[in-house]
Amino acid sequence: MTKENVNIYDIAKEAGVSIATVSRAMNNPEKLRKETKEKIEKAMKKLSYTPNALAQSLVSKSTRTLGVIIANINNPFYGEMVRAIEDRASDKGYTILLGNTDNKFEEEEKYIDIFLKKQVDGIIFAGGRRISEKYNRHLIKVAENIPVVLTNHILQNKNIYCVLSDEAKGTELLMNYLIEKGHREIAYINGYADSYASIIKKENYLKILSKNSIPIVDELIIDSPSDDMRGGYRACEILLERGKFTALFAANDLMAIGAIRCLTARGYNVPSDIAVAGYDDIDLCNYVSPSLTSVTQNISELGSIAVDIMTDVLECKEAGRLIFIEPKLVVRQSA
Amino acid sequence: MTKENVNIYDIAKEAGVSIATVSRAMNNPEKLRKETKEKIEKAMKKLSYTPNALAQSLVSKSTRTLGVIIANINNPFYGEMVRAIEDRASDKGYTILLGNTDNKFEEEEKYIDIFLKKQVDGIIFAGGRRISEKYNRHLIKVAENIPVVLTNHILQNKNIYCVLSDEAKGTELLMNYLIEKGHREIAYINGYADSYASIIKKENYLKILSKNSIPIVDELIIDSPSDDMRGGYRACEILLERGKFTALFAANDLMAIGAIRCLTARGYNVPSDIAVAGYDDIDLCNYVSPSLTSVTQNISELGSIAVDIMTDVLECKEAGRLIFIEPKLVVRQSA
DNA sequence: ATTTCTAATGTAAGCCCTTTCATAAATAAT
DNA sequence: ATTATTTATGAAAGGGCTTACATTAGAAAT
Repeated sequence: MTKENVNIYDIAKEAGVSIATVSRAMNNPEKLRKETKEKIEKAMKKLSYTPNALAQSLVSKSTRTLGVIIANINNPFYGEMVRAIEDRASDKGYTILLGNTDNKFEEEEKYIDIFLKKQVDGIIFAGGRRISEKYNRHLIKVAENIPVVLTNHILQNKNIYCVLSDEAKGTELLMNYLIEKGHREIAYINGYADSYASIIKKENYLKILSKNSIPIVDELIIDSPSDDMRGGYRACEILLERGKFTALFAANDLMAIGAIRCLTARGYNVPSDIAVAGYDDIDLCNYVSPSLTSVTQNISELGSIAVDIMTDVLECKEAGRLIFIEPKLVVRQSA
Repeated sequence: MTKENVNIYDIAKEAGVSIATVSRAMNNPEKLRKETKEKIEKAMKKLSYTPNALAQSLVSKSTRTLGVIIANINNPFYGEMVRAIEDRASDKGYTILLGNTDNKFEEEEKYIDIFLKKQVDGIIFAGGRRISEKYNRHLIKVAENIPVVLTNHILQNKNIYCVLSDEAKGTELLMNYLIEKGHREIAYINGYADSYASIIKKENYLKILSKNSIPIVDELIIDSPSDDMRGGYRACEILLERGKFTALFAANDLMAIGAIRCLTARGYNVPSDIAVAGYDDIDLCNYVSPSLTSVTQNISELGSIAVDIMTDVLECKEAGRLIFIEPKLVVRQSA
């Protein structure tokens, strides 16, 4: 753009060697005589040479770039996840290409095409996805070309690998805790009804109630209009109109925080009037007031493992196709 | 990796034309006869061809990729910023390569090298930076090669463009508001002491106090150990030990939220005992309790404008070198 | 039908590297 | 010193694309 770029020929000329030798100086320095290597290094420094990764990748067939597709980076859950992914990837010499989809089909499709064009080595789909043929087709399409890693989602297929927290167990942990605390009217705010995470949680919410012979009250179960604070706030409003409850379980922390806000705005005390618990254990749980009881997904671990799997696959090492992470209950003030 | 890639030669063969014609079908379709175009499109579909962006970029000298360097994506301020950047970039056909530096010099250097190698078309340094020769050298180095856009930071130099909120004015707005409300003992939690944003804010905090003939109490001014909630919490603890105050101004929302948490934990009521205000107006301000009075930076606007400037420069259009955004006071419950 | 001009297509060079294979230089062995 | 062996370097092809220039086909003009 601004400066005419110096390339490998310029270095070769300056150092008085062939371009092959310059290339070796970068990739197999041990194959060169010390003095030639030094000549080349001096030339590189003098002309401030930066190798062109496009050309390198074109021949090496590897870009050391990973695509990351998420719903929305501006959501603490995904923020933590992407941060973890980026950190680990960077440690291993990979760079991250980012795409926000807002869970929109067309956006996802667009990013997949772009990433494939740009020859990423693999794509990580980070965070809950819809369960549908349509969405799965995306994953399978990508997996025909490059490895795919999913976090918080299951799809068994060639070239697709999954890491996820055991949400059935996590839900069980949390529900048992609430019930032990004496709650029998436990409302539930569900996330997107067709996401894997939501389905599992709802299933286990119902299961634990039954196990404890607690009647299931349909009015206390609601699908949130959106899986964020706003959605949680609104869902809670509706629940309050519908019936009475002493505890509230939201499928993610953001919705739980929204619900708390709704409750305090209406004069309820959390937890003495109504206990509230979330899920995911995002950082924010520690900083809202009251601090939020939640179940940890170990978001960072999930992210790092996703990268580890990806790089293992890329380096043709063994990699688990389906890895579960143990969830843990984190009791704070809200419940 | 998994599938042997089909290239432009395969398409040319399948369609019975030359590769130049295939290339034209993608880039200048209007130059082809309708039927040839159709033949080629059919071939592309049949073989499910994806052009190789590496090769394209190698010749076109443009990757349609922007590097974004930030401190930490897992921080709502940067999260919102990056989201805005990504959105606008995506609308304009650019993809984002992401790098978290945690404000570390070496990390920043590393990402700059990687981005330059990968031939990004430009780099956006999003969010406050340290003011120092050392850090500025980074920016200038990059700007020698490709355009640089800074948000919330000023550096006048060739090929460097800045967008920022007028923080002097924002601080004035806020301080005047607090003083009007009758506060005369206003504590101040500063961010990183050597960042542009911090310097301006502190300067204006002092200025407004003087203007209103309010004595400056050194004990009520503190540099936060870190510019997040934890830092704000800790800074507030120290302030409470040091002296009395009826209002607290933190240089960013996260620190303000940490401070509120510290105050409520110690039994103070916010705002009746101590009023608290932050800066930046991140989404979260609406969802903490009490909701946080702040000054909006219009983070999203900042991000979009950063991209607009970048693309204008890349397309050789006129672009402002220094753009200020008007801040606005957003009064909520905390002050 | 022949020539002229335009539009469509092809040929080949070039973008910047890596890597195989061949060659030259240095070292070891005789 | 001479040959065999190892090591360091160079020449050239190839990776997948774009584009300037050359060529051919088709339309318009005579």
